[in-house]
Amino acid sequence: MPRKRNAHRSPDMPTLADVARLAGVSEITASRVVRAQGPIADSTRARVLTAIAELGYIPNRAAGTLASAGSTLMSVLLPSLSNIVFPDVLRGIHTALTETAFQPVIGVTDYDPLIEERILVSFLAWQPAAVIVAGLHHTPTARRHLEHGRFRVAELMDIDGEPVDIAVGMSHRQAGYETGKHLVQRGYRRFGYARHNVTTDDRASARYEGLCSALQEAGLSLVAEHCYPDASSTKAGRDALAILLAAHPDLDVVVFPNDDMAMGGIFHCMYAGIAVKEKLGIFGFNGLDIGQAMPMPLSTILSKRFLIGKTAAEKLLESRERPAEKTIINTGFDIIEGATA
Amino acid sequence: MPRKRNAHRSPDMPTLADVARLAGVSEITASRVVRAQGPIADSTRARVLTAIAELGYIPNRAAGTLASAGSTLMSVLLPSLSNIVFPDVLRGIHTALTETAFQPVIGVTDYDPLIEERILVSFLAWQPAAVIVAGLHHTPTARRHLEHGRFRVAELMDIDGEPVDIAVGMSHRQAGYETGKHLVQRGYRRFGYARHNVTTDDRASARYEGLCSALQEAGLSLVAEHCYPDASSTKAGRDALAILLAAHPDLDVVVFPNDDMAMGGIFHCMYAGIAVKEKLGIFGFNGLDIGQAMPMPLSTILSKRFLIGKTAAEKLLESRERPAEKTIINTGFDIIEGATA
DNA sequence: GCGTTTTATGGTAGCGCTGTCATAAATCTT
DNA sequence: AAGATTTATGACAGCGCTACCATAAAACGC
Repeated sequence: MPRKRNAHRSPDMPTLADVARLAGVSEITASRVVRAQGPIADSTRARVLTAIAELGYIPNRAAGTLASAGSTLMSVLLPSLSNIVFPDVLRGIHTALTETAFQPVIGVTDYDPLIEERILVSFLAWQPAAVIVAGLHHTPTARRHLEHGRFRVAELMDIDGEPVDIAVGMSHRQAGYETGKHLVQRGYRRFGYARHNVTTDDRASARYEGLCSALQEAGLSLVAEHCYPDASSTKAGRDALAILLAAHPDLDVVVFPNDDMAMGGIFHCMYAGIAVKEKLGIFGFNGLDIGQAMPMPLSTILSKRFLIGKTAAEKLLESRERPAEKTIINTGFDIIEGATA
Repeated sequence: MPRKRNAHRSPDMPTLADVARLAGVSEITASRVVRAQGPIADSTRARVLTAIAELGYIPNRAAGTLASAGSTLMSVLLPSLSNIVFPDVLRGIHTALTETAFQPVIGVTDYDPLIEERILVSFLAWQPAAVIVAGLHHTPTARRHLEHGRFRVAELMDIDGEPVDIAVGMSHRQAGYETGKHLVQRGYRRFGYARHNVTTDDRASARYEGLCSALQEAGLSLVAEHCYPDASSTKAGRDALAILLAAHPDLDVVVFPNDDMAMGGIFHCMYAGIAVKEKLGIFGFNGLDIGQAMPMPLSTILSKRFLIGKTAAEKLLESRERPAEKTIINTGFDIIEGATA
């Protein structure tokens, strides 16, 4: 016995067939109107549109995806949402997708490639039109999926490496290097570095390496570094600087992996009565608004997060097919001189 | 002539039928193994699992959704991503969904109910298992969709009103009221208020009203207010306070709609050499980490954003059916005395 | 040892939509 | 005016999966 139609679902959910019947056309014609595809007579279109409005028809994307083997979803895999950096990227993506039919599905990997792999696989179950991930480093399985899938791929933030399809970002190694060069040029000699516990943040590591190589070129090296045993935060920066200075009171500049921690460093200086810049330089990374709104704007590097997200999403929408050549887009960075180093 | 199987899709994408064939079972049995549903002999499960691994099978969720009239997607509609507040909520949601089969799809409404409605409709096309929106205020159409849909609904942040299904949040009116009472009690009399341009941020408006009514009860009223003609930011707070004080140098406390702007207020005081708290009290809202990491921690109200998101998602997962009674969960708030008011 | 329940598996018919091909009518050629 | 092209529409199968039965075998009760 055939299953009763609509037995296990909402009885009053209109389908394309209902729309077609009401408009007196075939399903496929109604479908064409919905998708604005193919040649449709104006009068027909109007009738179908009226029927849609009358019934309150909402297309079923699951059915559409199944029938056409392509969804309007864009999978976005970000390492974290705790810091405003990745929401900024997401905002850029969202801006590019507004007015398109695409919708972002987001996942958070906690900087863990294995979690990234797991979420990626569960996202692929939706036949996404595109996948956005952070960084160029993935598990072999994840990389295989990204390479062999029938969808576009953008790898964000970092461009130091070989992308699967598109990479949009900046060279973090170079940013670290420029930081070192800039600070040496400004007369700083005794460098400290305050890191945090995320060992898998490849970008922070690349900046660190870049900084070290700039120091080396100048015949210098890090005098001290401290690893705060917890996630990055303003408090982490504040405490880390206190510990660094307790052991090495003679540092003349401390570089932080990001602005949040650098702000904490400044707060420590305010608390301890240390003259920022004259007595101790403070340098961050990201160029967050709040750092620039301080009475003495934070010296830092502006990363173009919104632009990265927006550019990536726009690039992905250009063509459904993956082109033969890989694309690398360098959004660059700006040194913000600021007043703290 | 029947269409060639897999004609318009990736040829090597294994389906459940392939898995079933390889494992020597029927499709439906393989399906049960994938969904861990129904009684399955251990030996059969093992054979199917082996086949899945061998083929690298990834289930097609579009097909599953279509066949079962229920997806594993959770639609999340947030007003903004520019401020860390909503990413915090999202983080809570994400935490609750980890280890479940559910995935969040996010949309950003820019505090515009019409955009909310538009995105909501496009999300409903995916037959989401649940919808999360911010606030209790929606367009009539959106409200109708939320009420009549076959999915759970959580309205976040605010509990001053009648929810569709579940509301999780706090009373912003009361938070504003308590702010006023607290500050009056501490001896402040000449109140200023610095708002920003988002007129549709109902929560900020509710806090404003609560504050005013507390002042009224004490026989006071706002001496001055300034509306910064742009979105909320630290710079907005800094500039707004400068303008307020230029016109009303005799204010003894200024309340800000959020911590970001309040931080800006403090930065202005630092710049202008105004003794915070003694000369001018500063009060925010949200209880962001950065405000608490300052040498003088910001006086503010802690909103429990992560908890709101997490609680809502957990509650939504409890049952697929919408219960008869509506649920309102008050996550409350804490006054952080701080050192700035 | 004979019904009764439980456990394990399968057959089949869609879910709602769109790709493919076919066809009819309108428009354009020459 | 006959053919060639373009425009507008439809028939139909099938995308990959799961709900709904049905059935067979095993376990249980007394």
